[in-house]
Amino acid sequence: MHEHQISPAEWEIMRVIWTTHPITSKEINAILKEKKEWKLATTKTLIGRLVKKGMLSTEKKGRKYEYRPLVSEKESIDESIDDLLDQMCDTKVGRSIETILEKSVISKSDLERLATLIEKKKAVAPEIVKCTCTPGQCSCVH
Amino acid sequence: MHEHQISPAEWEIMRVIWTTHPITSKEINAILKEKKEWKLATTKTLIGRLVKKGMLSTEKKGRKYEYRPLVSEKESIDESIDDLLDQMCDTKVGRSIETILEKSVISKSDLERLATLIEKKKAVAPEIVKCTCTPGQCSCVH
DNA sequence: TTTTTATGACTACGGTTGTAAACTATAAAA
DNA sequence: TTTTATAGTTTACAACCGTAGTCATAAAAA
Repeated sequence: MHEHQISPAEWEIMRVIWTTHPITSKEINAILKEKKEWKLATTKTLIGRLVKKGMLSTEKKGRKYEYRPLVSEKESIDESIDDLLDQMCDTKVGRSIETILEKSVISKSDLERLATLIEKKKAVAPEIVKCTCTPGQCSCVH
Repeated sequence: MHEHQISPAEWEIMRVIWTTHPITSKEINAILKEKKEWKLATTKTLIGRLVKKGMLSTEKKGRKYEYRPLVSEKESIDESIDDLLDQMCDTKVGRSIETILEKSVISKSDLERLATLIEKKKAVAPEIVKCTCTPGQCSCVH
């Protein structure tokens, strides 16, 4: 599991800060009002935990603090993706991508980039993906 | 968040049971010996929790119990994927798929199926994906 | 300067998770 | 039938999580 572990509730906070920074706790709470019925205290607790985890930097500005992200959104998303892929057999990844594709709306340009990438990968793709699971954790023949 | 919440440690157990069932706690533990240094008691605790969560069925067979999965692996993986996608802006999904593709080995046949699916999606794909985020949680212009 | 107020820090509390020892019931072996 | 090994259950406990009240302090207002 990754070190930079962000819980779902913390993730809500991070998304706000990734979008706008520097930002104060009050502003964060105001933005999240629409989505979560959190008391200001809750927002503060989550911010505090994120600071302790090294996800946010603080800078005192007069009476309030300004928060900034110390890890990028892309970085964090990629780690989530890694965690997801780690829990399934390598041979199932292709099928899973298909599932995602099916249930998502993807822009024309993204689809084009994906098509290009797939074309490129076809050249070196194996007939069968090698499974690296612990024997007994997938149905591949070892 | 989904009801069928499976923790990482529980996931290890489920993968064994999805692969082989019915199966006993001892057999599960033996299989996981290679990967996790769990005491038999740990395996039993996790099995117990999975039963309580309604993930496994039990059937007494002589002195031991046999476990069977009550949810399929695909179902569970799909829920994990949903949870992952739910925490990012819809406009970022394409890019994330690209990331997954880049870092994974995909078989020729899977790539082909993906290519076909992408071709099909291109026909109805929008120029720009509509963002449904809470304002302030992504950089899209609302 | 004193009072008000807003802000982060501390504390709390029930739930979940990872990890496991101790307990109990019971089938199988002696 | 008595013993024993084994299977599940109960209890444990620290860390993490969601949610939030309270407190101390410092800035702003009076």
